[in-house]
Amino acid sequence: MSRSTKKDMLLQVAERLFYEHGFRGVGLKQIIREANVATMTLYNHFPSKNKLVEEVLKRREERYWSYLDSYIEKGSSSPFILAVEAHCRWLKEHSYKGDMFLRAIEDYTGIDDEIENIAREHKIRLLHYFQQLAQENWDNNPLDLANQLTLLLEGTTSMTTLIGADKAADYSIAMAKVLFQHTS
Amino acid sequence: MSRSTKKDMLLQVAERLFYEHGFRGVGLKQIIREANVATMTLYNHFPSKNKLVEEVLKRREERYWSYLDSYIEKGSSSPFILAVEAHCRWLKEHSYKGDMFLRAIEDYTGIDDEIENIAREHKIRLLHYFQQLAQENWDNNPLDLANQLTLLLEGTTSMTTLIGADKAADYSIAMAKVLFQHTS
DNA sequence: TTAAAAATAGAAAGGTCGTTCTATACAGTT
DNA sequence: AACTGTATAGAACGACCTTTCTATTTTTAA
Repeated sequence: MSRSTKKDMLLQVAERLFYEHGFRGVGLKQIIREANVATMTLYNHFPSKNKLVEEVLKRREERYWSYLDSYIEKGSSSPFILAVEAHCRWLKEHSYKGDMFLRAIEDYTGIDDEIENIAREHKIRLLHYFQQLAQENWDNNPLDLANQLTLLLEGTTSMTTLIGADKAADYSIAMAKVLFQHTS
Repeated sequence: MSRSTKKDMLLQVAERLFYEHGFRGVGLKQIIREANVATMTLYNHFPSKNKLVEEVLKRREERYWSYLDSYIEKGSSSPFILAVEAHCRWLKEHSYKGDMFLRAIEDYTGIDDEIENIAREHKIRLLHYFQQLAQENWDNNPLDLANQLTLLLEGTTSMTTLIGADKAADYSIAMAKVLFQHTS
């Protein structure tokens, strides 16, 4: 197996385990074992566990981002409804137990600034993206609308833990239609 | 200091630290030090760390519950708006970094069934409470309304981590008014 | 006042953690 | 064929974790 596929395997396994059991709940030993890799191979690619966490977050952000972006671009209905639909589909496919970035903020605030910043900046970028979306659709209060959309999406993610992604998606979309149907 | 106040002190300190740094992020050593208590005093009251976590959750649930309950009872506007207002005030006073019960579910699913159940049952009780609230107000779809309210509240809690409790509360209440103003 | 109960500080046990080290094996390139 | 870079397994390290133990002191109550 080549160098790059081993790094990929490590990132992939780490992301799954971190998401499933939390950053602190997973030891490097487990990651190494499940990725079929030696200890020094991990340390050859990542100087520390925290740097591994950083790269996992960056990779996950990229994936979420392109997912959301492409879904909204090719859709035809209101971009806010599309954003909610895209987020719900993401939840069904990749999340079922809370949000990894929020979790990173909670876990690493006061512990590791770099990780905290990566997670916070992801959320800020999302907010800005929604704000721009609102502006392009001639809404006169883009900041408020973006925050409300974010609140809805965060609520949907949390509800996934409680009632599952399918039901959470149904409620979320229903609420979005009430809240955002006045936008184009 | 009497026996019972020591136990109270332990629970109070543990709740604060667990909430601030997560269950796994806090060691018994820190709890013992900040509660000004000896190791064996803790183990005299709680047979293990996990049992301490359980009692912390039960105590927090009781407090949240009576907070919400009394706020809704004495209010005069729509009970759903009141529920959102009560939850927002709770967030301002006691939470600023996610929800302890959701966190417990994430952390202890597959690890400690008792803790997971306590946290899940709290959420279920809340849902039932909202459902009953909807029924009493002659709503024809109490389950849906309860779930949507819960989604809104969970979203508000998450947003607190991102933009603070005050702004999250503003958006939450604004959304609640759009969503639930049709109820009595 | 005296005996039982509870709290104390601190060490120790036994485990896991992240990280480093060692010594060996295997790949590709020249 | 020899060199270079990388992967390997696994031991070792020091730190920290939860839990237990010990031996001493303080509190409580008859």
